[in-house]
Amino acid sequence: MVDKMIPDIVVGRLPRYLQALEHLLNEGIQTTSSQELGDLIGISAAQIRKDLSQYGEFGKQGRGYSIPFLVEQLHNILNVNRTWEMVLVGAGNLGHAIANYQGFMEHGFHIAMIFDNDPERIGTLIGDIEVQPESMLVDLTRRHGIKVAMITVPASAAQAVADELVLAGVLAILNYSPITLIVPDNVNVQYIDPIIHLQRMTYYLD
Amino acid sequence: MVDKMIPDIVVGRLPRYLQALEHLLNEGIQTTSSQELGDLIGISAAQIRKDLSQYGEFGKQGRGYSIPFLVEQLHNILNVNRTWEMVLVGAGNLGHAIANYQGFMEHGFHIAMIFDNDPERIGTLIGDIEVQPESMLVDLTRRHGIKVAMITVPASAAQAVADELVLAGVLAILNYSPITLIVPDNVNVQYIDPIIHLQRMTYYLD
DNA sequence: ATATGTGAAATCTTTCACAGCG
DNA sequence: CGCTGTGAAAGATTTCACATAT
Repeated sequence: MVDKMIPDIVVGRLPRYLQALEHLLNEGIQTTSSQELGDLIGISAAQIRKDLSQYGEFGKQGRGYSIPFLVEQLHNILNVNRTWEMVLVGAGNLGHAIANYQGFMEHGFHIAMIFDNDPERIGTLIGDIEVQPESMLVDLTRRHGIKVAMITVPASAAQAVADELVLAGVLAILNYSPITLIVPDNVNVQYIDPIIHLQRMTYYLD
Repeated sequence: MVDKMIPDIVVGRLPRYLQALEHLLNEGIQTTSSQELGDLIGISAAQIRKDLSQYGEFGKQGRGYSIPFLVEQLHNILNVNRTWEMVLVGAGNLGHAIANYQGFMEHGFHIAMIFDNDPERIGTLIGDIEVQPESMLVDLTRRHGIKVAMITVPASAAQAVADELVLAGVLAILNYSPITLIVPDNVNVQYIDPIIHLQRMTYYLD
């Protein structure tokens, strides 16, 4: 059932299903239906069933889905049944906030190293991690086999950082800086930019 | 040409066009083509032309687009040819980082007020803004006619905050907390959740 | 009685390809 | 000649609706 080229748009919804299912589980709920889950996240029941059916038959007719089982399956599908080591580049305000966010650990993402090129910041501690000079990024990242990175440097520095990350073998980049990064085809980039989201909403305001 | 129910998926690309165009303008470039712009952000030239043509004829055949003119048009379309006052709810680590981010001001978004319900934080200054008690959120937000809000409180508090914002007349919410918010149809919500993005990428890693 | 999984239909989105203008 | 704007075609995605299993 798997790997018959499942569209990325489907993949993009799976983490949202997982998030909602984990939320239900936290409330002690053990079973749900595509209808209930859909109401919770604003997606049609048919779409949820269709999406999940790409990967297997996880439900029981007449009864719905076992949440613990479905959560486990989604962990497997999304490759988050393990810990992912990450590097964080940029130890400014945003970098600090991200480094201190507990949610990463709770979901199996661990910040292993933090880099910056500001001498004032190098050597300082964020939590229990020492900020390292950016000159060591490529070497250390490659030596640790790290595949996931987050960029929180200013826009003017972001492409150079991305180039170094690619050189170091990183394959997934979460980019908080407000520019489009140019990377090879085998490297995945996701963007977080509040301005983009705000403008998408102001469009609909008088 | 406008308002023939243009799909939201088109609206969602407009801010990215604007971002790239402003970037070109910063480099002193005055003219571009759908091809060049598309190469820059990884979108086909045909799609860019089609998207823009929903709103008017902004280009010149044989010559391409005047960047200053197109930027101005996109500002009008996205309603960002003005300043939007915003409220920020949640003065923790992330709230601080966001409150200090210069990018908002540069794009016409201004944080007018910050709220929190932690007595330790109330009364403290973030930049030049004093953190106010959440009990005053509805009243102050409504009195100032503020329509845009950002939520950076823990997931457990986010829905209650959203309810208050709706009560206060807010119509656009940028939600940094990792839950789906339930709001009336006329209220727009956008989500920023790094875990969702990371899981979407780990899917593609071995 | 209830809710899944799924072909088929409907809808939406993107790409093609070219007339037409500068 | 180059590049836009745009109908038409192709392709992708979502919804429908129902056979099927508990």
